[in-house]
Parts: sequence; structure tokens; C-alpha cells
Amino acid sequence: MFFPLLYILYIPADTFLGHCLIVSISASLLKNVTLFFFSDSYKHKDKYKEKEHKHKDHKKDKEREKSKHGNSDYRDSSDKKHKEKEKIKHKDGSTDKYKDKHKRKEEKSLDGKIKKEKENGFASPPYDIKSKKTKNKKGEVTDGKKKAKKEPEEKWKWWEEERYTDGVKWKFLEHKGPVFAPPYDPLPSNVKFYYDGKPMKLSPEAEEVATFFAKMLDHEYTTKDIFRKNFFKDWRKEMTSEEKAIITDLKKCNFSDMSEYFKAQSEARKAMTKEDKQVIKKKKKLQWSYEENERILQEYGFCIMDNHRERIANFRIEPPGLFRGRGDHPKMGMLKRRIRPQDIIINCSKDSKHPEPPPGTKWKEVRHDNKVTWLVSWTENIQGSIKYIMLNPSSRIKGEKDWQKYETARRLKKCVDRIRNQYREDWKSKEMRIRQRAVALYFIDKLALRAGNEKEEGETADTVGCCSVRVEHIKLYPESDGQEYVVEFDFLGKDSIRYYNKVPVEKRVFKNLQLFMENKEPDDDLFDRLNTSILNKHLQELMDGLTAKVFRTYNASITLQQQLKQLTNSEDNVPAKILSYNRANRAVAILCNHQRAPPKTFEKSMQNLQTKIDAKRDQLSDAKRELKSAKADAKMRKDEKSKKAVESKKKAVQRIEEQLMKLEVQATDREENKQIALGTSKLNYLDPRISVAWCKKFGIPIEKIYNKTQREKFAWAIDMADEDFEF
DNA sequence: AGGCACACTTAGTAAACGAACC
DNA sequence: GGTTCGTTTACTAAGTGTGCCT
Repeated sequence: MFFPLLYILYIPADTFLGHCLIVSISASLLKNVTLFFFSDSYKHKDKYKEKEHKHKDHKKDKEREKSKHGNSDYRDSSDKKHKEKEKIKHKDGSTDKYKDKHKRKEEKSLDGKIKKEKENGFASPPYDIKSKKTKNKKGEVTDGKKKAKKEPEEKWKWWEEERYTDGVKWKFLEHKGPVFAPPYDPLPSNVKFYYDGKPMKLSPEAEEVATFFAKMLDHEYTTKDIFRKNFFKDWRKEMTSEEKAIITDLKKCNFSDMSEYFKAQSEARKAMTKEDKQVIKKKKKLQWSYEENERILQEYGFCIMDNHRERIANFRIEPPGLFRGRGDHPKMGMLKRRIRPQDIIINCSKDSKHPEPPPGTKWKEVRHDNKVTWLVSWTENIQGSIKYIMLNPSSRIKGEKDWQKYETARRLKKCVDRIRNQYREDWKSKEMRIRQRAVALYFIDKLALRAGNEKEEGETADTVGCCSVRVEHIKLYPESDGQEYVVEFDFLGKDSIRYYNKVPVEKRVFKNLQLFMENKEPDDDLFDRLNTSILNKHLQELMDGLTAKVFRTYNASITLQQQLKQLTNSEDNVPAKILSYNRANRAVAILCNHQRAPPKTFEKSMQNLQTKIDAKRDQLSDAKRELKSAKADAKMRKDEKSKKAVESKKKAVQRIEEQLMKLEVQATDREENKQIALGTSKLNYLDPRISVAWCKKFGIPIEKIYNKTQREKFAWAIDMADEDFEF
């Protein structure tokens, strides 16, 4: 019911994930066999074969069991690689020899124990401060396409260098500060606001806030009571006393004139950019918005961190507007105020050129804290939380952390059996708190639930995770659909995405749950003796660096690896293999409950595709007929020419068959993906080295799996993983 | 233990882009 | 050349988890 689906099925990821995920791939991948997702009740009885995954200890892994960073995996090979390169070219004048020596040392070192002296600044390819250019500036940023070939050799391989320890994140940091939202541009006088049917000129402050509402008029947000109430309250704060006296009822406000104006404006802008594009093509001269945008990007979109020019993720300050919370958010509609220079804290190194605040203004503070990664921060007024400007995922600082995350998950792989045995023992504990902890951990492991921190009531939407699940969120069925001990989950998780699952559990778990629910009200916590901090403290004792979220990473990645192993058929052609990949990815997305709203044009686009398929079918039968007659013809005439004709017709048939299959695969893939989002798991949960290894093993170009941005983010993995990589 | 501040990762959606198509 | 449609990128909300203080 959650996912109406086609095809596919499910296999056990492992004994634990078994019920959740399973794909049984029919050999007849393309035969329109319709299978189903039972996402709401992963109930295909355990008809899957119990496959346990072998935890073969990899030689490679062994060595670093202890290393917290554990990132020396590929150290050997990359070292070798690196050395070779050194011989060939050493254009960047970096401290490679130095590096190599130290690297070896690091291999044995425990993270954080040995202070390494990375002389930042000597890494390859360094940023030339004087000329303000990086070698690859153009290639990276402006027109990547044409110079794509040049790029690779220019890219900085931070993963071949030392890491900082002791919490130091950088030694040198210089940037230009944030880009502020453009100032409010008042409406032309012909665009009117009406109150109670009468035109009314608003003060600029009140008018600006009114435009925020007008711009959202088409959105259903503006029909919601809470949204309207919050908006109106905050709007009135911006009004002059005269305005306040007049405007007392939101219902009497008419924003439609304003709304129309903005619609027209955005239309005009669209048309405009198109024209611009043409102009650009013709004159080879960039214009206005493009050029301006590019200029701002070049100036503000990068920083220099330790002698490398790195891309910033979000260098524009969030513009003012109305807060759009997700789900049933008590604060939706509140005014998100404009951020000014005096709200901004700048973080950079002492010896850098500090960013200048706009003329006539001052920063709130300039600090030099190299134990954090952010460049700019401010406090937002809705929740009072801090917002940051940080680096792009392709940056060294983000990449290292990402890599480290997967290494932690791989360490969990080595001790997950022990931990599972442990929590199963704990189900029997005399102590309630321990049993609760053990059951919660079981859910986190088996169902990939999030930890579930407590939230302040009334401040945010009512959503829960594992530790904060309430009695009302689960139902117990001693028997259901022929299975014993079934638990039904139904709650709103992160982003108010519904989690619905009906799953059989072990008897002990079931009995414990019954006990936990005894004498409780629906809105009581299921695990009243547990919270995330207790749980994480316990996990920390089980394994260094272990927290609840590591289980999600681990289970996601191990599932991908297993699914790929099972689904990939080396005989398949490239599109079919990619379908297999997407299915493996999909299994993970379902496990992690990554959903999306079905695209608005979904039905139509499916239809279009079907039309194409039909057309292709017709084309195929035509081609076959032609082939037949050509054959007959050749049989009669027996001359060279007619033989050739047969050959070419044969080829045509083949080609069309291939095209048809490709289309069918596409259709299947799309249908299965209707409301499942693959991106989140791909970007955040799946060790990219698994995908890279798979691509290498089956000769799939990496571009088919990762787009440009993703390749940038995962450059480290693409560079270091070979086809034998094992998670 | 509990509360809070802070830093950083993970998340879905909307806007922008660009390739395929007419 | 203009339009359509799928993909990519931008945006920013909503989580997790740590460390400090009481």
C-alpha cells in the first residue's frame, strides 16, 4: 500500500535484515513479470534462502583493526601508486618524500595519539597565493566539459596525505565571507495590496513581509491555520501602528495582485535567460545574470584552506522569508528574519586576510577557531539554532570525515556478531533498563531505525525515532497472516516521513515489548528507561566510535554489497547491470525508508515511455519482416548483394531489439522507483568504494553510477578502490 | 542525570539546467 | 528555435551526537 510496485522482490540481506529486504531476482528480468514490493509488510515469509554473509577477514582489513581512522586501507597500494607517480612527474613540488615516510608511521598509529606535523601548504597541487589562481581553476569551475581531459592530473589527492589529529581542522583559512540576500526591492506603485477591498499602500517593512506571503499563495501552506496565524502575528510586528490599527484580519487581505506580479516576473525572467543564452551563444559574450553569478561564485564560492582552493557549499546567506517547516510544524509561517552583518560570526585564520563587512557595517565577531570547520555562522530566529557556512562535499575536510565514517562502519562489521549475541543475551536481563536497551538496539540494527533523540515539545513537529517511540506507535500481534509475534510500526520519523512496517520479531522481543507496554498510556514512551545518550554510552563500550547511526551506515552498505553480489549477472548487458545496481540501491533505500513524493508528471511520463516502447515493438516486427523477405530473396538469388542485405537487416533487428530492451529496463526501473528516493542512500549511506569496485569488476563506466557532483564527492573512493574492494 | 549549546550529517523539495524532441 | 521533460543543483530543515555545566 505504501509502494504499489512491480517486479522485484527481496532477498535476505542477511539473517537479520532478512525480513526486511529481499529481492529475488527472476532470471527473466525483462519479462514483465510482475512482482510486488511488500513494503508495508515485509511478509514474504522467509522464503528466501537463509544466506549468511561470511565475514571473511580481509587481509587488508586486519592491520587496522585498531586504527580509529582506519583509513589506511589502500594505503599500501596508494603508496605504491603514489611513488610511481613521483617518478614520472612531480610537478607540484609537494612534500611527498616527507609524506611517504610519515604515512608509514601513521599506519600503525592510533588516531589521535600521534601528533603529526602536516605542513599544510605543501600538498599537491598548491594554491598559488600570489597569482590567485589554482592550476585547475578553470577546468574545475567554469567549463569542465572541454577541459575534462586535463583535469585528472590536476586534482589534489588529499587522501594520500596525512591527517590532522587532536581536533585541529586546518592551519590556514581565508575566505571572503558570505553573500548577503539582496535588499528588499519595493513593489512598483501599480501593484497593489487590498485590504477589505480597498487598495492600501504599505510601509516597506510591512510590504516586504506581505510579498513573502503573496509568493506562497499557490502553496497549500497558506491555507493552513497555524501557518496563517503565525504569519499574521509576525507580520503585524512589522507594521506601523497605523497599519496595525487597520489590518486586523488576514482574511480581508488580498495579495492576488502582488502574486500575479511575481508570477509574471518569474516568467519574464525565464524568457530573459533564454534570450540571454542565445545572445551568449552568438556573441560569445556573457551577459548580466550569468556573468554576475559566475563572478560571485568565483569570488565568494571558494576559500583557501591550507593552501588549497576549496569550494564552499552554501556561501549565500539564507534570505528572509516565511518559515516552512516539514510536517505538522507549530512554527510554520513565522517570519524568518533578514540576516545582517552584525549577526554574523566570521571564522578564519589570524594570518589570513579577513573578509570585509559591507561598507558601514560590522561583523558580530571575527574568531580564529581551527578546531571547527565552519567559515561563517549566525543564529537563526525561528528555533534559535546556529547556521553555518561550510565546505563542499568534495573538499578535503568533508571527504576525510566521510571516509572515516565508512571505516567505522567496517569496524562494526568485524564485531557485529558479538554485539548481536550480546543484545540477545540482554533480552533476558533482570534489569528493565538493560532489556529496553537491548530491544531498542535490535530495532536499530534490524530495521535501521534512527536513534531518536528527545525533542522539545511544541517547538517542532511531533516525530520520533527508536528511543523516543511511544506506545501508540506500535501494535503487537501474537499472530498475523500466519506469522507469529508480529510488530506493527506506524509513526512519523525525520521530516515527518511515515514509517510503516509490519514485521515478525523474536519471541523474547515480543514478550519484552508486551511488558514495556504494560500499564502505559498511548502517549507514554515505549522505552521509558532509555534515551539516546544511555544507548550511545553503551555502544561506545562495545566498540570504539560506535553510535546508533553507525548501524544504519553499516547495514546500508553491507546490504548494497550483498545485493550487488546476488543481483548482478555478468552475462547481462550494461543497461541490465545498471538495473541490477539500481535495485540493490533500492533495497537499501527501502531499508532506510527514503521516500519521495511521486513526481507530479509520473503517470504521464510512464505513458510516454510506454508509447515509445510500443513504437519500438512495431519497428521491431517490421524489421523482422524485412529480414525474412531479405532472406527469402537471398535464397532465390544467391548473389552477394542480397546476402549483404540479409546481414544488414540482421544487424538492424539486433539493434532494435537492444533498444527495445533498454527502454523496457528503463520503464521497469522508473516504475519501481516511483516513490523511493535513491539519492539519499547513495550520497550518505553507501560506501562508494563498493560501487566503484562493482563498476570495475563488471566494466561499467563510473559515470553511469555517479554524476559529476557525485564523482567529485567520491573522488577518494574512485581513486583508491580496486575491483576486489570488500566492505 | 539532565539541560543546553554547538557542530556537523542527513533529508526531501523546488528551482535551474540542459538534452531530447518537435 | 521553442518546448518538454528528466536530471542536477541549491536550499535549508531536521536529524545525530559530543561536551560542558549544574
